[in-house]
Amino acid sequence: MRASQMYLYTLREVPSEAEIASHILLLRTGAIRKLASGVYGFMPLGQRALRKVEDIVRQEMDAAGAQEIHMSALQPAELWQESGRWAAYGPEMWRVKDRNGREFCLGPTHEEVFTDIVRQNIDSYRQLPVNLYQIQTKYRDEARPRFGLIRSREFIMKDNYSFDKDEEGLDISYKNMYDAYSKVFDRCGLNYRPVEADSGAIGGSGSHEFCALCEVGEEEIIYCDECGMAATDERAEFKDAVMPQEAELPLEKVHTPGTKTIEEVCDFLKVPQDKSIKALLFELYNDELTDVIGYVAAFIRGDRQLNMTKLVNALGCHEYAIAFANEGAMHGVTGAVGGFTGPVGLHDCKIVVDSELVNAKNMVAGACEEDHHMINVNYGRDYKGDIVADIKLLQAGDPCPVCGKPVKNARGIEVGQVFKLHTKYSEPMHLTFKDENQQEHPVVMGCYGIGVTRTLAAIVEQHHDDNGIIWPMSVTPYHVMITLCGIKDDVQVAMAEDMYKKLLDAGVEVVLDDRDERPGVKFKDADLLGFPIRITVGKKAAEGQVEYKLRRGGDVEVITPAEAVEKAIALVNAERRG
RNA sequence: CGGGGUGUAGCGCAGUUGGUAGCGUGCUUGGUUCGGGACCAAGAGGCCCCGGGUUCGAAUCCCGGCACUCCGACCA
Repeated sequence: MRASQMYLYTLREVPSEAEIASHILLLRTGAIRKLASGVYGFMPLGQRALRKVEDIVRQEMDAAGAQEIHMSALQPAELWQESGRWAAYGPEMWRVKDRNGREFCLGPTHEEVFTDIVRQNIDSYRQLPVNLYQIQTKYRDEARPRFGLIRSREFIMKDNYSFDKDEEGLDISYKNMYDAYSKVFDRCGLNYRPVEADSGAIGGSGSHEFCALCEVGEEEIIYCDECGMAATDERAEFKDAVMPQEAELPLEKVHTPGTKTIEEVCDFLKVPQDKSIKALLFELYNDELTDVIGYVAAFIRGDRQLNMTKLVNALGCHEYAIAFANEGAMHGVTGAVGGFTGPVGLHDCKIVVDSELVNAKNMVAGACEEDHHMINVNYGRDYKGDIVADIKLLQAGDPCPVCGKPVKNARGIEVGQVFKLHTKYSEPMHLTFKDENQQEHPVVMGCYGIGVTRTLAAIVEQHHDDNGIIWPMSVTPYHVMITLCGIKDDVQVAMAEDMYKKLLDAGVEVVLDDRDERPGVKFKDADLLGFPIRITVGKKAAEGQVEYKLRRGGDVEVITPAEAVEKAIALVNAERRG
């Protein structure tokens, strides 16, 4: 491609809307353009890079035995009503009506559609397993789109669904996809980590997220260098510490004026925060989210943080159905007092106690009375929980739940997730098969997603410097940039054109910068665009030489055009061989 | 959904006490340049987000929308 002919518009200045590197650079290189908040179009360079990521995904899915199909983004409401998610999905689902008033959604995901398609053909165990995938546009009306392609409202996702006759089959399919995902992200040049993830109400060890490690990531990861444990902060288990077994002292109410926070109470009473109990108050809503149907008080040790996901799982409620409480309203029903709520004396609400507190002796807790706390509070004797569960967040420095060594934390961008669905969709949607004995069983499903557009952003996020993008060879829009400095110098032109032709003939993707621009402009753009190989035709041309340089760094080599062509072809072919 | 911020030329921004708009960059033309975003000169380019109101007069003040954005909540 000749740069003079390209639909290529780079920006000198940083668009004010962009904050992070991938967003800034994708906009500045002209790879993407914004249409609306969280809605982007792909320009030629962006489209080419996107295609490369898709092709890697496609190759690895095919190699893993999945078959590609393509389903509509537009989905009838009936399917979602059947699975029960039409109501449950919430405001993130983009709902539309046709001219006759029939309801549809723009699919945020495709479990229902795939389940429906497969049930039309699958009757027998002989037809299983099946694994189907698509690379397709998804729609989620995010509350807050941000970071360009990382959290957008329209995005491209590879999603696939496995269908097996039993749990053993699912385990095999799951492992197969897990391995395929590792290959995909390896080939994309990402520094990533598979981590255990929350699998919500379905439970079990049924989900992993693939996180591209980087500071701007929205995912918090907890990991252990010692034993290899890695999980999202939502998922990470907390192995309760052994508490000192002291004798239970008599319960006592003390005056603690104006001490609303844990810090204030503990300072006032001169006790460490790990000897205090923190209360968190919530309202529970009905399915329509219109009315408060009850209250929840969650208690954790004063120095811990609540893990909302664990609390929701312990309660078995929908995440939308719980919210921080209006303390005034709650006080009338339960006796809770903001800043002074404790488990003793609380009534008419569900009490969830963190498992760690069961063996914690002589704790400080609110007295459910303004300006008062209780001391020497003990579980069993003074209060009990309706639910006792691990509801706290594992944080950096806490002991690893597997080996006990202090864990570390990191941030990442979730680029993929693998998930065991079991029979969550096959049962309500009647996707069944008959076994050898004519017995009917629900199909056992798994679902697997890769955020393709998000992966592209994550690659840029990990591969750039102050001057621009540094594309990995596997996904770069073009392999080589030939910078022709003097477009009116016959020697330079002939040399550049000859290399351009030879590289094209060898199947190398190359841009010849033949624009009528000063060399400085071309150098800046070459760095910004970030193709891996740079060949500069300039002042050394008279001596029959060009400059050969890799965008990622290293020395400039002054060599003949033939050598430069040879080196470029070798490097590109090395990448193609893997 | 709560709390901030911003909407002025393609992009980045200024615009004072209210008097019908400017800078940088990019674009066009001519000239001089030509290895890290050149210089000089001449141009083109505006529903000052939208709708009301106050005023002789509104980019500017007031009210109401909308959009974008940041922090948080939320995120199969």
